[in-house]
Amino acid sequence: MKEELCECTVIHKETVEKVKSNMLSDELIFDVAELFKIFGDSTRMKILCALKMSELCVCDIAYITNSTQSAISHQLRILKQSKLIRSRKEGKVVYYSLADDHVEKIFEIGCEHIEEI
Amino acid sequence: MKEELCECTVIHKETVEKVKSNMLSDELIFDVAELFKIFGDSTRMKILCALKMSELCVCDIAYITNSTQSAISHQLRILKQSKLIRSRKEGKVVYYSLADDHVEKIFEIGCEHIEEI
DNA sequence: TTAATATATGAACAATTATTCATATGAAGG
DNA sequence: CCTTCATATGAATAATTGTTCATATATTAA
Repeated sequence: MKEELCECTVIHKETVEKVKSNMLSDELIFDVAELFKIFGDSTRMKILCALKMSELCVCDIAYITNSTQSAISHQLRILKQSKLIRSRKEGKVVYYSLADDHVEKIFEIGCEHIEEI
Repeated sequence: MKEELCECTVIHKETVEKVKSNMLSDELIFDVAELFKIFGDSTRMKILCALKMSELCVCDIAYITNSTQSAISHQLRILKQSKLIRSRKEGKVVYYSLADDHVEKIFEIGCEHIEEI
């Protein structure tokens, strides 16, 4: 990220070296941050909240979330690319649903945290 | 969010009304999205990852995360405002640590999800 | 084939945000 | 008091991103 380090003295050498050597890889941290980024948008959270209850088509989701078909379609694409939802086509209609229980779990742990504050 | 609704026919009236009436409040969804937004940045995730192991001062964190003092200081402020970390001052040095177990839990569930994909 | 409907998508725009740079604050020691 | 060091912060910049608008694709029905 930076080639030049902070000019501060590293104050706690032992602790710092121990922590540094036990840090998760940049790749993993990046991927996890990207995952949470997906959850970090109200529109997408509304979509997930709705899909938690039922499989729904694009048009249903747009209505439920008070959003436009286009905006929802864009967000559904992002959610699908992130493998948080999956889709099923039936004629003209595309039905979306949550990809797995993990998604629900992350959603709920977020709610819990907010409610406990 | 929008005053004008999607022009699509709502295809599944019953399901849609049921889901709509059981949606979490916009406020809660907004707050949860804001929470995940905080986790949705690599620098902040690195900070949390480091603090998960030990209480650390700004300078330590900057070194561990290969970032600058200023960048870290800005991000620490955001994390603190979100009540994900807390601080303790000792002379010139400010020590930061995770605010509670929930933070750790959210962090870990994110990692689990990534590792399982 | 043509019209209608559900969904997808590209480009443009506006808004948000992370980092950098310069500088301010605040505490400790001389 | 003055200097040094750790941290904080304001402004500017660059990059990312969500929505909108217009339009394309694809499927069904007439």
